[in-house]
Amino acid sequence: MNLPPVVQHESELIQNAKLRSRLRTALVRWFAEHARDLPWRRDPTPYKVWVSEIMCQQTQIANVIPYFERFIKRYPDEASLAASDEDELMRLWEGLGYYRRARSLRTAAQKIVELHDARFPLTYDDVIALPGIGRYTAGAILSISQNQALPILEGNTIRVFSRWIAMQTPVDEKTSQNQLWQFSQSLLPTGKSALACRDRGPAAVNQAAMELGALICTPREPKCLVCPVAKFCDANTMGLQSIIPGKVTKTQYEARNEFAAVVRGPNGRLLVRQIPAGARFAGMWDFPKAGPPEAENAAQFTQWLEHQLGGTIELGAVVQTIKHAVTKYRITLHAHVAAWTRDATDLPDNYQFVTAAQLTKLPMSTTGRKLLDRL
DNA sequence: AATGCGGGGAC
DNA sequence: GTCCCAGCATT
Repeated sequence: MNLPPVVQHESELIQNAKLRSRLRTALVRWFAEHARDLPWRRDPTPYKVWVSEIMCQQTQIANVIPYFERFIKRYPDEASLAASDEDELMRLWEGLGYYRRARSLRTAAQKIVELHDARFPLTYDDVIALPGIGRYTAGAILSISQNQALPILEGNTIRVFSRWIAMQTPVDEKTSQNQLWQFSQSLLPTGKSALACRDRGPAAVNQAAMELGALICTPREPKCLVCPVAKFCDANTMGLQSIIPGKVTKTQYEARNEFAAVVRGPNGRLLVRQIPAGARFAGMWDFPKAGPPEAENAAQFTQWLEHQLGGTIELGAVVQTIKHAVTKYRITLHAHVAAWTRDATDLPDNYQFVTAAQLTKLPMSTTGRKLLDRL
C-alpha cells in the first residue's frame, strides 16, 4: 500500500514569539467582542470559577448554566459547600453526570476550610492538591480568576492549537500532549503590563482560545472564513483544517437490556434503595434494577429480585420501556410492575418504601427519575 | 497507556 | 447512529 510520507511540519508559531504575540492580540480583540455572557464571567472569583470549571468538565456549556446558577445560590461560598448535605448536593447535581465531581467538590471544600481558612488557595501547588482538580483545572482557575500565567489544555484548545501549528502526530499521544502544553504556555504573555490586565493577560488569552474552539474552530466544518486568526493558522494555510486533529480511537458501543421493578407498598409508597458506595450511581436512589450479568431477561430478573428481597415476586406488565445512553452502553430499560409477597418484616439493607413526594428531594439516577416522573 | 465515569446536543 | 464536550482518578 502506498501512503503519503508523514512530514512533520515545523510551525513558525512555535519558533517565533513575535508571531505569537500578534496572534494573541488578534485573539483577545476578537474575544472582547464575541465572548458569550456566561454567569461565572460576571464576577470571576476563584470559588465561582472553580465550581464552573468542575461542572464544565466533559460537559457542554449550555447544559451547565442552570446547574451553576442553582448551585451558587445554594452554596455561595467554600464554607457552605463544605457543610452541605450530601443528598441535597447530589440532587442539585442530578442529570449533570460524572457524580464523583460533586463529591470531590465537597471534599475539596472541606479541605479548604481546614487548611486554607475557608478561602480558595491561590498557588498552583495548593490548588492541584485538591481532589478533582488536575493540571487543566488548576491552570484554568488561577488564570481566569487571578490572571496568573498558567497554561491550559482541554478539548477546545487541543483542537485549536493542533490546527494552528498543523500538528501531524495524533493529539492523544504523550509527545503531542507535551508539545501542546508547551505551546499553551508559550502563548501566554510575560510582560508586566499584560499580567496586570485581565483583558489581554492570561485570563483573556486562555478563555479566548477556548471560546474560539467553541464558536469558530469547531470539530466539524470550522468557520475559517470568519476566524480572526486564520492567517496565523498553519492548518488553514495548508488546507488541513478538516483532518487536524485526527480522530481518536472510536467508541465501541454495546447494547444492553436492564430491568427495573415498580413495587408498591403501604399507601402506594414505592420500593427504592440507595446505591452503595463503590457502585455506579453510588449514593443515588433507584428502583430495584439489574442487568447482565445478574439478569439477562425478565425471568432471571425475577430470581435476582427474590434473592435480593426474600419472599416471592410476581413480575407483571411492562409499564415503561426507556432508552438510555450511558458512556459506551446503549441501554433499554424494561420497567415492570411487580407484586412482592414478603416472608419477613424487615426490609433488606438499603431498601426503603418512600413516597413520590420524598423522592423529589432525593438524588436519583436519570432512568430512575424518568420512570418515576411517568408513573 | 488504557479505562471508567453520565448525560445531552449536534448532525 | 456517531462524535464530542472547559478532565480526573485509577490501574
